Amino acid sequence: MEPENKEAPSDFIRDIVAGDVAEKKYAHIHTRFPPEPNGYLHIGHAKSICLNFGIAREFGGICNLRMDDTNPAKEDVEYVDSIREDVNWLIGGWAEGQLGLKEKGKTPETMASNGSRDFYLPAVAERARGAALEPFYASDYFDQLYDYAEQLIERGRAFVCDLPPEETDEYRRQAKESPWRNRSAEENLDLFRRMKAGEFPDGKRSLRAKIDVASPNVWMRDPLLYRIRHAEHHHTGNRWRIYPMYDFAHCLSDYIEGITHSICTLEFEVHRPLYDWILESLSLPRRLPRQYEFARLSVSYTVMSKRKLLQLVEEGVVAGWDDPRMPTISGIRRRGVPAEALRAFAYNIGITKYNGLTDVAVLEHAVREDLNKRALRRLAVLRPVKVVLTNFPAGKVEEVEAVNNPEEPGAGTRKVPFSRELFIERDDFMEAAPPKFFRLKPGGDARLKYAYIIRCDEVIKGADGGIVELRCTADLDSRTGGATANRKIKGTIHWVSAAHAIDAEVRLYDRLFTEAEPDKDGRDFKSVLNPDSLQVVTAKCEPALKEARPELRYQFERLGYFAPDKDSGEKLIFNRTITMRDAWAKEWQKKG
RNA sequence: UGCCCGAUGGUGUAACGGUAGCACAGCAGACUCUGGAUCUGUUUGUCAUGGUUCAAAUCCAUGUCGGGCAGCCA
Repeated sequence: MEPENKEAPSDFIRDIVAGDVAEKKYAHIHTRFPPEPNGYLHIGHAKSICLNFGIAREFGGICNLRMDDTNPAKEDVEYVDSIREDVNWLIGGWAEGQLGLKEKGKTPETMASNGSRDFYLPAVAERARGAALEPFYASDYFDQLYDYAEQLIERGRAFVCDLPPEETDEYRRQAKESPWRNRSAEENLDLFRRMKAGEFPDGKRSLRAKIDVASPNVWMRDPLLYRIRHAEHHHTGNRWRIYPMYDFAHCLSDYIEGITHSICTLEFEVHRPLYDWILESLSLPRRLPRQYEFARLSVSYTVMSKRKLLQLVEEGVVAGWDDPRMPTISGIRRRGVPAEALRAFAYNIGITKYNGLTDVAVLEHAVREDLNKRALRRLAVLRPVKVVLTNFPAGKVEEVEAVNNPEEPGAGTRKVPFSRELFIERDDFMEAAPPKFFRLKPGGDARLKYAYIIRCDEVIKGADGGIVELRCTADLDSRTGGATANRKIKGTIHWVSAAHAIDAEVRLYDRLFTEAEPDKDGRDFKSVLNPDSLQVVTAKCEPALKEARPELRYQFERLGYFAPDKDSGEKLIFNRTITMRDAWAKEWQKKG
């Protein structure tokens, strides 16, 4: 049932790739995933990762991981590291073989292709033994990009512009040519070299493509190719005073790496003519990459922009980028969602050019479907109320047999201690119960999972009117396998032996926002934060949970799916990944 | 405002000129020692108006609505 075992997904981009394969247009299919290391990856990136690595996987190709790091002001190695970790996790056991990396420190080779000088940096095809590998970096191509820029100048396709930023904008808006547009190639070259040498301050000059200032597509109105930035770069240090713009760097980075299909999101659609123009203006000797665009992901009840996520982190609304409520890959992972489930989700939503809003229920379904199959069942009580079985001998301990996973008999069984004093869930008892309440109520029966049918005889209350304990009698013949075990009892509830229970901190997460579209119509997304997105309780757990392992997933029966938190140690900590579907809660809600 | 892109049930998608299908959500039922899972059934849809065609969700035109771009960000 792994999504990767279902028939390969189909969408308009895969159709294009399949067509190119049929025409034998390329020797190999080569995609890339090119995040800018200026923040943590989120579920939208997961969609892109699954698309790009999925295509590589389905067509026998490679997908390069590339840092699109051409803006020194915003980027940091912290983000580089997190991106590597998140990508490795998401493709782990699925598309590791497609991950394109390069030898550490390696930059493009100058070589001859079809008789012309060429720059090329191939991906390491197989995991080179012992060789240290790293992702690709656009900043590793700064020398080559600079070379290309000079070529453009020599061809009369680029010029150094002295207009300050505001005037550049104004000229472009008015479709006016820059007064510096017709400098000679010699002068442009001289000025560009001096820009590189650091002779001018930030913003003093820029390198611009000479295309068409009257173009209806503003990106063709002599766009900037290089800007001056006296700034330290996380990867190239202080080597550069000029940095290429996205449009110049991206298409050429794709070319240098031999990318065949450069897949990005819809907002770059209007950049495509520029992408092609730059590549076609350089008489490059190898086949050119092509850009294709798809709709970015939006999910209900969350926000996706890096700016907003950064704000949540910086203002302490959440505990960090990997807070389990965050839509970041690291947050989703910490929450306990398996990579397979996230991939299944990405598969389910499809790839189109329509900007829709995906219901978070689709994600939740993918998570439940996965966890239902893998999670080990355990008994835990989140909000305990004490039950005393008046006809069960004090001091007597029985062991009942509990199945670890009804979906997978091979997971076996375990023993759970049972005794006179138990904890049950507060929600599983009601004094004034409505007709369809199938759990414990005064004078009513309920089955204790794996153990006895009990009847509630008496409710003991404290001075404040709160319930202190429930005094019940057990049908001593009704234990699983016993004489009256098959009595029809509508409600089965979970429990923990009070004397044997171990405590665990359990973090109950809910959606971060109360509105499906937190930032709808320019609304301040922080005004619709869900105040109850995190509740922490101390749960009473069956002893087997003492050995909970971080890589395993657990179902606390009838409550939901839980995963040990990374901070869990001597003190047990669980994150609730997701609740069970709850038909009763829905019924109850309808009544108001 | 200009340019670009899009529009199929509540939501996300498929149908590539020939029976509008799938998933999620919803509803109803069966089963159940998890009100879970599983199983069965089921409500709801081609933005509008013209045109081409034997035949249009699909092609064309116009309109409407929605999204994107107009950073020396990516």
